[in-house]
Amino acid sequence: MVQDQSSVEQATARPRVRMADIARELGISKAAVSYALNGLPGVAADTRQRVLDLARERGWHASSSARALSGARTGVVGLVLSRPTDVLTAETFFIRFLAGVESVLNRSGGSLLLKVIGDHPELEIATYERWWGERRIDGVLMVDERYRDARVDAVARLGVPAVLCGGPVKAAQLPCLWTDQAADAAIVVEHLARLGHRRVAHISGPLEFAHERGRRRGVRRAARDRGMEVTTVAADYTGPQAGEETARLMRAPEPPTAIVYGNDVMAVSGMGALAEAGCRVPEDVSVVSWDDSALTCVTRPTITALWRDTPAYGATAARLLLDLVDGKQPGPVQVAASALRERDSTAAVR
Amino acid sequence: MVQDQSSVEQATARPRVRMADIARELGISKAAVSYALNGLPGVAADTRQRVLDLARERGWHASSSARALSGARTGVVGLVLSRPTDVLTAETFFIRFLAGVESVLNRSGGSLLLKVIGDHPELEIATYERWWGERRIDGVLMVDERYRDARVDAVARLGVPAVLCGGPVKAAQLPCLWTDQAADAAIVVEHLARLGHRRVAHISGPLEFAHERGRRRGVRRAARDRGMEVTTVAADYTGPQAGEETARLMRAPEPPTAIVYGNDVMAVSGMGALAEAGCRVPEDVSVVSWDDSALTCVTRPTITALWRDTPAYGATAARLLLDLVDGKQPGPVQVAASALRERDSTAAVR
DNA sequence: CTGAAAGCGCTTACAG
DNA sequence: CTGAAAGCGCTTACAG
Repeated sequence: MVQDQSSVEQATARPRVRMADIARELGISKAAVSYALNGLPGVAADTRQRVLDLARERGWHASSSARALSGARTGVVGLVLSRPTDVLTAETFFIRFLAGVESVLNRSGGSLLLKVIGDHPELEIATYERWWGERRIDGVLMVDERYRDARVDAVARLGVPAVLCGGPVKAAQLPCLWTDQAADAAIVVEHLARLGHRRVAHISGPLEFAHERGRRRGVRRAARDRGMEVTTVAADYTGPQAGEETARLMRAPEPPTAIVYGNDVMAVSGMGALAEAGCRVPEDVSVVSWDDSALTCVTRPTITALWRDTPAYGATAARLLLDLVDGKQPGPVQVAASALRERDSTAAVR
Repeated sequence: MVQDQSSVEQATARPRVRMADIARELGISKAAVSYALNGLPGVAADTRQRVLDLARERGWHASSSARALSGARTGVVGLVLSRPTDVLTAETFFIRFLAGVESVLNRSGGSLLLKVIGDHPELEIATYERWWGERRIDGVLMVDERYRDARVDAVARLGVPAVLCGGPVKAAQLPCLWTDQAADAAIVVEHLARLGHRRVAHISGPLEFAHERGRRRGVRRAARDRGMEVTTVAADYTGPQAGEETARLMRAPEPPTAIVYGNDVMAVSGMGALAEAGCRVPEDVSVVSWDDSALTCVTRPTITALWRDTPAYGATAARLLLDLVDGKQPGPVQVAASALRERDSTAAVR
């Protein structure tokens, strides 16, 4: 009985069709078939068409390994995410970034090789080494730039094409996508300054990330320039820590009248902590999230947030990498400016 | 100057080491090297050790394409996500599922080939066909089982090893992971019944998904069994729709005293809509989320939610697929029961 | 236990 | 424009 079912299944699985089969059936050489299928010169137009038609009819697909073995591209781009699962979950950044990367790869017929490792950045370099050593990929996309990021030297040493989502890194001509964190910080701080806030706090993400350092520096400078007091603390992107830090801030003798959170989950959690501390948002404290997402529109009050086109960011990164793999030398690209979405969580100080 | 930098980089990129190099250097045959490196019998223990040592020293990596071309596994598992980006963003399910899949693949040395396509399920089958046709993958993991899912026949026709996260599907011996949605529904409804609720509503996800149908059926039956009134509506997993449906429900002559939401983002959004409608949670309306996540602990009130071990779910799926690829015939696996995390959003009806 | 050899399915100079 | 042939880097029977 079980046998019956399985034989039905196997009967329908067609045998693999190779270029040689098509060549034989058409009475031409394998080379001609290869040229025709790859759109190269070297075949008569009508021959090419007959090849294409038959290949389609037979359901031919190029063997990716045979192709790669003869020196062609693999058409695969590698991406390693090395953050704890709870942070990956909290950060909607990644899935939006992924969607952008994929939109470009889908158009070019490429695919993404993904590895999610825990909080082990050192395994990231090992993964690049293996993937590149096994020639599984054409290049890698690197996210989450770290302070003194070891990956910069590693990809140069390995010779694997790479794009850094971050930077620019001096003394390394690594194609990169950099965001002007100081400008973003100024947008946020200016918004609060206009509302009359003089004491603000910034609960950032971990300072091991280069962009968090840049943001903290930017917030401090922008606040100082406007004569505001600023407190900065770092949290781990998750709700619980953000809640604790918020409670601690509000216990100070002179608590802030506005708090900027490094991402959306921390902002939501912070609002919860504020409610528990008896502070109303925005009447007593204004709240800003450095990340905009589905979340920031869904809470009450809705949350003022810094919006970036993250899918476009991912798409640009993928495009840079494909160019690099194609032998072009893409320079650093500056990411489009962010925009503040003003919602109900920020108001004039009383 | 630019040349200087690039020559430095290129000088450090080592040439590729092949098995033949190792064989030559050690004065043995390529076959012996292959046996040694693959842990097969056919080489003396000391020869094997010398091969392993030299391979490590030289930084040898097997060419994945050469290996695959000679008939071996690719070590790659395929996964296609075909949902709109805003839904992927809203659903933390995917990233937790991914983390579980990866934990197994990392242990087996495998990798994940990922494709994120928009809301185009038909492209999913085309992707399987191409991946399998190109022999890029050993098999696929299928999520988001649909009503009369076309993929079930497609993978059988293609002959690609596949595991369905859903099912079981009668008349197809497809390895699957199935969840007892009726049991989960009973847990949720029983909790509300105990609190004295007699009129409940269920805002589910889209009914094209088999699990959403199962949940709706389960909720209806469990409610009827307990003599409760139940209203069910379907939304699209995103915040805005959930908010609208919530508002509509509360405008009814006899509004529900408890609402069950299909995921966490809808639950949060629903709470916002309830607040705007002047309903207090949990005093006037209790709220339950069918998904537990970082979000449900971070709102005020925190949200009672159905917890499942999603990473374990992903891990089991990956393990089933690896077994299938290995020639075993894994049967259907029933997923461990869910657990209700009781928080502040549910209370006794007044 | 070891070696010589064929084969996987492509690509790509090289002759014609 | 076309064909015969070598090569990519492995695996795996098959002799010894």
